[in-house]
Amino acid sequence: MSDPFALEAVDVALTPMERFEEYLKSKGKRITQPRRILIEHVFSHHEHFDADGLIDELSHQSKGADRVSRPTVYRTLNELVESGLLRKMEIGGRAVYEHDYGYPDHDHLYCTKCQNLIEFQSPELRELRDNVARMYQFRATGHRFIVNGVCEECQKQTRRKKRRIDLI
Amino acid sequence: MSDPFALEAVDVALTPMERFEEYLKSKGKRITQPRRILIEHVFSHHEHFDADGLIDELSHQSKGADRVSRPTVYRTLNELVESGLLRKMEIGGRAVYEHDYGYPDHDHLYCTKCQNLIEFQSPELRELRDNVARMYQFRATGHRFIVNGVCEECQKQTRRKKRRIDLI
DNA sequence: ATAGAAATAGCAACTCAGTCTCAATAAAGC
DNA sequence: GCTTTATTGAGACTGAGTTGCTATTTCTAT
Repeated sequence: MSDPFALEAVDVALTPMERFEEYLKSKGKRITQPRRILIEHVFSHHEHFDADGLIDELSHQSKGADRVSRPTVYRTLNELVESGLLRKMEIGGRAVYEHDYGYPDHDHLYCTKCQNLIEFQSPELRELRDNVARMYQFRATGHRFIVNGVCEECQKQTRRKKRRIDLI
Repeated sequence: MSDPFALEAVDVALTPMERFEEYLKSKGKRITQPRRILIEHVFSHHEHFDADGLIDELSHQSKGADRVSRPTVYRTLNELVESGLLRKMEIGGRAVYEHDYGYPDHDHLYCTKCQNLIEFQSPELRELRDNVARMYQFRATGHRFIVNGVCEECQKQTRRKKRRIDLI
């Protein structure tokens, strides 16, 4: 394992597909081909993603049996969020999704240069949140904590550029 | 003072209008009537607000000399954010603004029932943020922390409703 | 297996926040 | 005051996301 900070997956009894089927049944919804395709696709990678990427891969490029239309991509994403399989967050006015099911709670560092999201865990944050909530008699159900800044990689690049300029 | 948690304003040398004029001059921009109207309006209240409200008050309702068009509202809001007078945040896919100049750093509790934003200050949060950033060699420039949940008021209402139902 | 009821997919049209173009207007400097 | 140049406002446009509608698919009960 190369990344010492990488988050460990949480053990879960059911596969995402199975969990989704359970959710659908509980809501009287149907296990359809497009829903299957989408969830399969989404849980085959582990990166953050947005609706646009899915639409491109599943709606524009794809032709034939594994095609999913734009509205269905959006509709299914909402269902996946509702079922607790995905987590949705807004960054710069656009929705970004990540796996929630089988993945531990975490927050993000957002690099404004390369747009990358770095995950981190902080039990103290949760504690702090609950303390503040208690103080205000607020019943906290969740939170969104995003630290903006510049990641290590991008800092290096900026410094290199600066040095180059200095030489002129 | 009725609210024991209300945030104190920070003393500042210049009025928002003066600070904005300084910013405009530094950018070779002009101090125009619409910009004056907008900033005057924005800093006469202290609540959180969105572009839509301003457009309604300054563009739709208002007729005559104190009218500001939709594009100008958006353009000026961006300038006010850039100049550090306003702070912008995204909640539920829409932009919400609040005073930044002359106002202390703080974060928010967001009531998903009544949509109200409750402000709070937490020096520890800032510390925690900087610690995490250091751990990842990340140069933090800011953050957004929003705790979702239900505020005290809305909890009372829910309980009341429940009790009423119990009686049937 | 199969028919029938009900949910769903896909299409196209729509909404909504925000942006852009461009001609007309208003600041700023002289 | 006059000229230069930024800015305004009107309306068209964009892009993300949603909706109405009909044809299709899934499910359920035979």
